[in-house]
Amino acid sequence: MTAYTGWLIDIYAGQGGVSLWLLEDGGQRLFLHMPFEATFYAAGPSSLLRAAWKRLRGQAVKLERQTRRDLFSGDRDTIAITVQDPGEVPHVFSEISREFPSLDYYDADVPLPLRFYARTGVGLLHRCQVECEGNLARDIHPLAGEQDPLEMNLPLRVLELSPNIDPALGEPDSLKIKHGRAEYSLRLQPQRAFMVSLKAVFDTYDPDLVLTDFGDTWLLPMLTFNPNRDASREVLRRKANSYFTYGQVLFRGQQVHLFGRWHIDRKNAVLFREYGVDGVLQQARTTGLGVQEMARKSPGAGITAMQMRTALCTQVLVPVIKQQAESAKSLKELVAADRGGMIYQPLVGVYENVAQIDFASMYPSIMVEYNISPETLGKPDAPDGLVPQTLRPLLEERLAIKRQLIELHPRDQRVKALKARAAALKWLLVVCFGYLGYKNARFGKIESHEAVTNISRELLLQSKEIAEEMGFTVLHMYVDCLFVQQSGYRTAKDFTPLMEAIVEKTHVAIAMDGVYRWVAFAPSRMDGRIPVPNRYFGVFQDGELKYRGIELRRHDTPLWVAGVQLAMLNCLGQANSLLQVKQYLPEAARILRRAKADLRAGRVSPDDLMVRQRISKAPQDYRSLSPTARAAQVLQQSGRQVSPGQNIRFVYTRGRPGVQPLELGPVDQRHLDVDRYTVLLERAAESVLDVFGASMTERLLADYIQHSWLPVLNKTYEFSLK
DNA sequence: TTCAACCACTT
DNA sequence: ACCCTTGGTTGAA
Repeated sequence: MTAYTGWLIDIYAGQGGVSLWLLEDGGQRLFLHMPFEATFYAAGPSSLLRAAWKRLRGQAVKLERQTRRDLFSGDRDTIAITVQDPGEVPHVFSEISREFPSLDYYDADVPLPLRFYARTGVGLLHRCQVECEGNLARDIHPLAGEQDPLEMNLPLRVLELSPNIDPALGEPDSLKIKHGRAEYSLRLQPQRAFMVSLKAVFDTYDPDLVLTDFGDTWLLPMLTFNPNRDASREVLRRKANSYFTYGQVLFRGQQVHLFGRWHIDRKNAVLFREYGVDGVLQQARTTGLGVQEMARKSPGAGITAMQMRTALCTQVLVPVIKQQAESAKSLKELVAADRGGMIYQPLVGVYENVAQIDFASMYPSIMVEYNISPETLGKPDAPDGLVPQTLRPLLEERLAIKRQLIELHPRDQRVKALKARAAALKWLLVVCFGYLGYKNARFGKIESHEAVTNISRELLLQSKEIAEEMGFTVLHMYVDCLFVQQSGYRTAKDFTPLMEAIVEKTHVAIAMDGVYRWVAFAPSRMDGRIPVPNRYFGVFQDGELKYRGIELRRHDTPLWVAGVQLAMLNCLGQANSLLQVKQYLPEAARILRRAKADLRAGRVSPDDLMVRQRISKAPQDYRSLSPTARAAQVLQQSGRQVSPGQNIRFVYTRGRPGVQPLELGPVDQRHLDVDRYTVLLERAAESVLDVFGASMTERLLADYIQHSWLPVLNKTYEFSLK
């Protein structure tokens, strides 16, 4: 018997058990096998259960009567169906559920790594010790307390592969390869030579992580060799699909998963830009889902996995489908209950020395602090519910990372990874709240969702009262933050007593986002007097800009428009006070004017004018043809596959059809719809400038007009000054 | 010119 | 496999 320590990097079903890959501390990549059974449950009327039992008897399963706990309905009599080969669970389950559809099934679709964790205490990306005989793992257990749980410094061998151009836009002719310090290109032609060379890279470098651009959709499907580390396996392919999440349709290209090593396609990974490899690894470990799964799934899937794991570890059954329906409510009750977060109407205008105070992870903190969980509703003395149990360690880990970040020097090498990991955890926290109210969540109930928003509004109102008692003016509140001001208060320190008072009252952690030198709450474009709660921008004392809701934040704004808007903001951001802003307004106007001249003179690259928008349906299903829908139709007519959820990239052109998809070749400068882009730019400029026109005092306005810069402004802006 | 339907995005 | 709303565009009256 030999004992090894290391990181568990892969688990999947193998013959009569599981296959494990251990990144062993001596540097070996150990391939181990371990016997491992999987159990799922069926419950329902005893006559049906007896029939199911009869049907299953004689198959290669173990059957047992067991009483087990359902989160909502309590103890249930079940048949426990145990399968020797965990890979067989889906088959056995689909067969029996087809024959007995009215039974309730539990634990049947729990991902294998979660079962493994519940049984052994060892999860993916955990440190562990394995006792082996040859490649047979006899025992595995976690290595706790041996090292800081915050550390996630796996000594991974990473192989990066990316084509020289986007395969959707043209035919790549070379592949850029990076591993360790080596960096070079391989020509794709002749194909045979290319495959031989690439295979040699896999063989000699033996990567743990293959990080690609377009690997799912382009590179891996065309390989003529097996890129797996477990050579007995074929790669796992998943078809492309469109799915609905975040209130929108998303498109995910086909996927290629590997065995024994990971493949992540940066271009086919959810939120990858947000937190990178470090974030994906963090989420994979925190949720217990595999790295390759987590990289391609939304945080919602991660939250589901975490809740499943909590359930498994606390002997609660995991229902296969959601069984909770939203209880019937009168319209009046519904209106009262489901009001979402607190939204306050700020006064349109610009303000100085304003502090923005945020509740840290407000909704999750409320869930934990007030024990909000679908099964604890209306039970004030209930023990910790499933959702708070799931969330508490998540909150704590994020807090620990945050604390470590504060201690580190900003240029410390570890900072980047820690920030990415904190961001990755934040996404899980955010989504967990949404999941409480999600109609298909296994452990959700809309009423618990509403309880959270009710409490959040209450907390904000309490904070407002406290602030006002202390002499502050509350300018704005939005879901989990408030903007406060008091004359003579201008440093973060000045607001400390207020923050302490709020924490004492609410028991929810808050953080100072910063004190603005000045901040502007922008008006609605439809009606200049009406504010939009989440349209604001300003500059903090340290010179950093913050902006929300304006064109810059939208991903369908052309780069050029966003760039000019940012330049204007940067310009205004140099002002230390509102009075100074007025000195910078002429320069901002000049930036706008120059940009428009650049456009007319053809000095703006069509690439920077590209609009990228997601379509939510197939091109032919549109009743009203938006520019994006038109571009999608053009693409489809040229024979390209266009699916709902896919991003469409195009530029506005003159005449019909008014758009040109990027995929259809380079854009002729002369065809660009200059007027349309001018309007887009003017609107973005207005977003930034209007608020100053609307809110400056009469005296300041008169002052502006006296200065001769006004004529350089465009018509729209002159108009808005009036 | 007005208005309703439609559509994508944000937090 | 996440809740909802708002701003902007289109196209018909």
